[in-house]
Formats: sequence, C-alpha cells, structure tokens
Amino acid sequence: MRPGKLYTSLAKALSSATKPRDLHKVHSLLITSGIDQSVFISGKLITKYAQFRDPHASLSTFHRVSPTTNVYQWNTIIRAMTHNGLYNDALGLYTQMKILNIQPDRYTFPSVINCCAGLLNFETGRLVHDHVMEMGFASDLYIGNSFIDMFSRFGDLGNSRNVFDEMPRRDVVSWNSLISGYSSNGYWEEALEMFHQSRVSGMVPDAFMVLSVLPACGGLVAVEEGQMVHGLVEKIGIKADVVVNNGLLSMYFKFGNLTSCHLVFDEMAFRDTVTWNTVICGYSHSGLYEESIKLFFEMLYKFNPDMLTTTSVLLACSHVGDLKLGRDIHDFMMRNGYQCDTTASNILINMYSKCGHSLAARAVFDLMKCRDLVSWNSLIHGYIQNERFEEAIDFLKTMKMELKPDFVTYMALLSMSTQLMNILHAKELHCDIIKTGYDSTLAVGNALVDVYAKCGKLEDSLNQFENMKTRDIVTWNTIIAACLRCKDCETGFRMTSQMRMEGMLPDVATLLGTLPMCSLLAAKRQGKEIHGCILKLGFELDVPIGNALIEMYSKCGSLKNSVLVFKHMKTKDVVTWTAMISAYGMYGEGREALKAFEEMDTAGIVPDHIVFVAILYACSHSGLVKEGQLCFDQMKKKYNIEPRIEHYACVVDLLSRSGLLAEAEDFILSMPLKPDASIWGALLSACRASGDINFAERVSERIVELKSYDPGYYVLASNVYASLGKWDQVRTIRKSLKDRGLRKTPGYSWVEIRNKIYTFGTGDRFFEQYEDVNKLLETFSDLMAREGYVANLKCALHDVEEDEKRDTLCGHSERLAIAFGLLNTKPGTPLQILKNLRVCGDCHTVTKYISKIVQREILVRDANRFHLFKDGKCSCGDHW
DNA sequence: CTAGGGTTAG
Repeated sequence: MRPGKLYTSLAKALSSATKPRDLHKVHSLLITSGIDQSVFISGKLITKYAQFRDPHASLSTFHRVSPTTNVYQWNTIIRAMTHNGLYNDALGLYTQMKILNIQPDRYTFPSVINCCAGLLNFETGRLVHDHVMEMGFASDLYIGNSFIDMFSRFGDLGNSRNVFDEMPRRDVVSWNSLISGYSSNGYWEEALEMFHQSRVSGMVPDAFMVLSVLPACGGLVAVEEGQMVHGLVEKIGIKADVVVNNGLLSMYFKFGNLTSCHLVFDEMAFRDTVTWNTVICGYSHSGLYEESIKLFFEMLYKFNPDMLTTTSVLLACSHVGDLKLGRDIHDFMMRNGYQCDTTASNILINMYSKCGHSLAARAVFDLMKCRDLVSWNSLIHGYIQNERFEEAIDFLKTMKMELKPDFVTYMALLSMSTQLMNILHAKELHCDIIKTGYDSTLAVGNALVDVYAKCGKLEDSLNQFENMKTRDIVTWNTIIAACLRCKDCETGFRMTSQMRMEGMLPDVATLLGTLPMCSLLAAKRQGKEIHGCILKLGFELDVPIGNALIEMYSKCGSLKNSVLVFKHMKTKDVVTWTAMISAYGMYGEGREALKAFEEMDTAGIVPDHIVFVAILYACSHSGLVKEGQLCFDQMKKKYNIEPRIEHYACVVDLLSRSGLLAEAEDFILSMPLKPDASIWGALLSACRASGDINFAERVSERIVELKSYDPGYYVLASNVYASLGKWDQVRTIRKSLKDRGLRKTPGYSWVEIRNKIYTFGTGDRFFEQYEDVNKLLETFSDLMAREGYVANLKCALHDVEEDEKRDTLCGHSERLAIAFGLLNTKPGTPLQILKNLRVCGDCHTVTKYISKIVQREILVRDANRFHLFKDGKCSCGDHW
C-alpha cells in the first residue's frame, strides 16, 4: 500500500472508531506506520481518547508529539482535559503553552474559560476575560457563550448579562447559557423574562432551553407558563427526550399538580433512573409516602437504585416510621459505599431519629469520616425528638467544641423547651439567640413566638411578636395559634384583622387557627365569614378545613350547617367522621351518631380510639345504654383497640347517667386500669342527680384520696359534703386545694347581642341593667313558684345560709346571661347562651320554666353539649 | 432533570 493511501485509510479508521478497543488498534497501527505524530492525526487521537473518557491516553499521545509547537495540538489537549473535568491540568497546560511563547488563538479560550468556571476560579477567570478583550476576541460567539456560562457559575449574573448584551451575534447557546444562568441561581423571574425575549426575537428553542426554563416555572409556581412550555415541548418535537420529561415531572411536582405528574410519567416511553428518583422523591415531598415506597419497589424491577434513589426513599421511610425498610436500605447503601457521602449519611441519621432509633442514628454519625453542620443538627434534633434531653445537652457541649451552632441548632433546642414547657430554659435560649444574632432569622423568631405560647406565656409570646422586624405568614399563624392555645380569642381575632389590614392573605393554617376560636366563642357570624373566605380562596376541599368547619358549626349551634359541610366533603378522614359523630352527640342525636358510625365503617375508614370516645359520649348523652355498651365491646373485639381510661370513663358516665349506679360501680371495680379521678368523677356527677347521698359520700371519699390536680373533682366532692352539712370535710378539701395552689375554675356565661359579646360571672352585680336583670329573675321566681318549682339547693356550692344560697343560685352566670338576653332582644327571638362549665341541675330546671313563660327558644351550650330549651322541655331529655 | 437538618396548622 502506498504511504498516502495508508494515511487516508488509517485516518478514516480513526474517525470511525466507536469503541476504545478499535481506537487502540488503530493507534498501534499508526505508531508502526510512523504517522502518529502528524499534527492532524495526533490531534484526532487526543480528541478521540478524550471522547472515550481516557484523558491519560490523550496526554501520553500529546507527549509523544515533540517538539509540540503547534497551537492546534495545544488547543486539542487543553480541550481534551477540560472535557474530562481535569480543569487544573488543563490550566497547567495553558500556562506551559504561554511559557513556551505559543500564542493562544480564539479556539484556545472556550476551554480555558470552562476550566475557570468549573474550578470557580474567579481570579483567573477575570484575568482571562481581560486578556481576551485585549486580544480583540470580544466579538467571538463561542468565547462570548463561554463567558456567559462562566460568570453564571460565579453567580455574577451582572457580568453574564453584560457579555450577552455586548455580543454582536448570538445563537441559541447564548440564550440558553444566560437563561440557565438565571435559573440555576434562583433568578427565576429573569430566566422567564429572557425566555420570553428569546421567543420574541425569533429564536427557536431547543431541549436545552426548555430545560433551563422549567426550573424557573417550577420555582415560581408559574403554572400557565409551565403549561405553555409543556406545549412547546410537543411542538418542537422533543417529547421523547427523557431529560426533558424528567424536567417536566420535577416542575409539576413543584406545582403540586400530581395529576399532570401521573400523565407525564405514564406517557414516557423511556424512563431512566432520574425519572424514578424524581417521582419517588416528588411523592415523598407531597406527603404520599406509601406511594413513594410503592414506586421504589416497582423501580427495582428495572433499575438498580443509586444513591439518590436510596436517599429519596429514606425520606418516605422516616415519615411512615418504616424502620424495617430503612434498615434494608441502609444495608444496601453500605454494600455500595453510599454511606461515605455526607448527605447520604445525614439522611440516614434523620431516618433513624424519626423512627425513634437514636442509637442507630448515633452509630451512623460515629462512623462518618466527614461530618458537616447538618450531621450534628440532625443528630441533636433526633435526640430531642426522642425525648433524650440529657444526651442532647451533652452532645451540644461536644458540638460546641468542634463548630458553631447555627440557627437550625437553636430551632431544635427551642423545640426542647417547647416539649418540656420549660419557660426558664426558653428564656435562657432566647438570650443565647440574641447574642448570636439569630433572633433576626425569621424561623427562629417564629419558633420563639411559639415556645412562649406553648409554655402558657401569651404575654411573652405577644412581646416577641411585636419585637419582630419582619413577619411572614408563619409568624401570623403562630401568634393566632398562640392566642387560641391560651384561649384569648379577643386578641386572636384582633390579630386576624390586623393581619388582613397588613395585606397578608390567610392560608390553610391561618384558618385552622381561626375557626376553633369561633367554636370556642360560638361566634357563628365570624365563623360564617371565615367559611365565605374559605370558599373564595378555594380551600373548601381541604380535609382539615372541612373538619374544622363541622366542629365550628356544631359548636355555634348549627347542627344543620355541620351536616351540610359534611355532605359536601369529597374526602373524609377519621377526624371528619369523629367531628360529625361528636356533633350529633352534643345535640343528643345518639341515633344519628350511631348511623354515622356505621356509615364510616362501610366507607372503610378504620376507627381510632378517639372516634370511640365520641360515639360512647353520644350514646351516653342520649341514654342509649345498650348501644353504648355494644360499641365498647366491639372496640376490643372487632377493631382490636385497647380501651383507655377515657373510654372507661365514658362507660361509667353512660351507666350512671341512666341511673344504673350499682352497675357503674361494679364496672369500675372490674376494670383492668386503676380508676382515676375522671372515673369516680363521672360516677359522682351522676349521683348528684339521683340524690343517693350516701352513695355519693362513698364516691367522694375515693376522689379525695386520689389527690387529683383537677379542681373540678374536688368541687364535686365538696358539694356532696356541703349538702350533707359536713362542713369540716368541706373545709379540709378547700384547704387541700389551696395548699396545692389549685383553684376552682370560675363559672361564667356569655351571650352575643348585636355583634357584641356580654360576659357574666357567678354572682356578678356590677354591670349595667343589673337592677332590671335582678327584677326579671325575681318575677320568674314568683311565676315558677306558682307552678310548683322548689329550688334545688344542692347545687349551691358554698357554706352559706339557705337564703343566701338561693341568691347564689339566682346569680348563676347562665341566669344572668339569659335574663340580660331576654331584656335586650325582641320578644320571640331565639336566644343563645354559652357557659364554660356544665349547667347545674337547678339552672337546667329554671331554664325550662323560663322557655315556657316567655315562649322563647333558648339554646345553651355548656362545657359538654347543647341544650335546646323550648316550651318547658329540653332537647337533652335530662341526659347531660 | 433527581437528594439532607428548621418555624405555624394536624
């Protein structure tokens, strides 16, 4: 073969080599033929090796060519090293080249610039920029594109933009580099804006452009734009591109649009590991942990999980507490060496902590070679979540020796104060936080508002709130929740209106804080307003919102509206059914409650222990003894739920309310749990109605022995002794209460008239219209006496003379509220009264009489339930 | 194109 022909055929073989083996073969042939050192051939070889990810072969080929004086060869080797990420080596070669006095040309620079970008070497990057300008390459398209990318990676979008603006000619890469630069640095608006400009300037987008703009749509939750880009994907024919589809999936997850995710995923003809990771991770972040785990197992048929797969599914494991799967995945990670990755190990720490396994979390931590702040924070927070407070404090000391805590550390510590409800601990931390300056971090400020409220210090919570310079929706929600927790609804409502005045839109959490305040106050008008707001904001399909609405309406006296909300709800969870069953219970609709319970069972909702409290309570308030007992039995036998003390209390209540005192006592004596004050208290409240005073005294003794911290039970016992005239015992009980710093909850009632709430305490005398109210109550007394009413003095709680007792009875807060309400409303209007404690027997009787005398409906909500008084009767049928 | 620790509501 002639040398010329050999050269041509070998050059051809070199170009068409598709496997490293072929390349090596051609290379040896070239060497034996002695033509491997020609400029063109050696350059081809260097590039080819680089494409096959063998930069060392590229380099040795380069070194065989000597002396290397040709700029083309230098450009080739620099490009080869850059292509394989060996930026330092590439820059070293660039320096050598300059030392040898070989002038770089315009083909040299894109690689050199890429190296600076990859190394985040700002200094060299800027020097190269100046150099390029001096050499007059400013208008080169490729160099310009490289600079846009370099400055983007530096986060210097200003210079990226300058380069872009100065370019005399731009191609799609220029646009993509800039858009992707904006996008990856979180400048989403700018990314979208440039995308629009590229469209206006007639640029035809490609897959890269779509991929640059998708994160921006996702980040901004720009739904319309996202859909437009999705449309574009179909139009420009990149619908089959896996990477583009992965980008679409990721965007739709950020929109929270799981339907579209499903669609995209189902239509994908090719899926790769990233696809699976994206959906597994996406479902986890959307709270669909089971779905995420299911997809993981589905994926295993086709792909081996990589590090991202394992870490994504671990997130789901930690949420559902699947320690078994978590461990299996940990094993798998160990076999693949993934645990060497700091992030992966951090996720493991988190998983073990969330699954309640602090020891395993610690073991992961101890084995880590390289720990970061997140590792420390994860473990410390894990200790706190698992109530290992001492270990957390010890660990914090160790941590402080190695590195400085950041705001997340303080958040974890604040959650410790919250759990312990330790105000001193919280205040100490607050001082530390001020010293470190993290008090200006919004999340920390919010956590402080929360911790004070949870320690019961609304004052401090409000102070912290006022001191905050910036507030976000969470701040507002936290302070509203704080007011709710401390039952200061007035301040709570003031906060909601202030929030609205400052232009902050409520979200689901806001409304979930506000609705229970309406429930507490029976503020139906506000409640309805909020309902309107919910419809306007489109939250009506949110399950917790529906649940809160059911409760609000039921507590505001409108069972009808509760039922309406309930019927309109598309998804119902166990809380929904519980809310509805409790609502029926409060209105004495035991049969309806039982029916709802059956429907719930049919709907396949698994009952929890709380539903059983609601259903037992409903039976008890409707006198459905047999049905209630049946439910109690089913609870154990059919649903395998072990009854708790509150369920036993409900049964005691159920039996004793219906006068089955002996049965109730037998039941108590046979129960497997130690009866506490709530059990005996339930029995005692019922004895009071039955009038079996000796029985009551026996029960009272039990209660006093228990030394409960709830003053309510003492008051019950004290009443029994008072009615027996045993004043010594009464005094002993009172002293015992006082010594332990317990106080009887004062009774009060309130009534809303023309949007204003009037509150009355027992025996209040100093309010406007007191005279009129008193006169009206006296008139009622006379009229009632004529009908045969005798005051039941057992309900008076104090050690006083008979006459005075009668006075106190007349002064019970609910009577004051009723009389006041009657005086200030038109005849015939229904009245709605609220009381924080249970209505006493005498007031219950009196209210029946009043409803008949004045021919009005009087709705009274006491601590437990509703009583609708109408024409001398009460809806509770005297079961309360 | 895919991953980690943190605040409200539950």
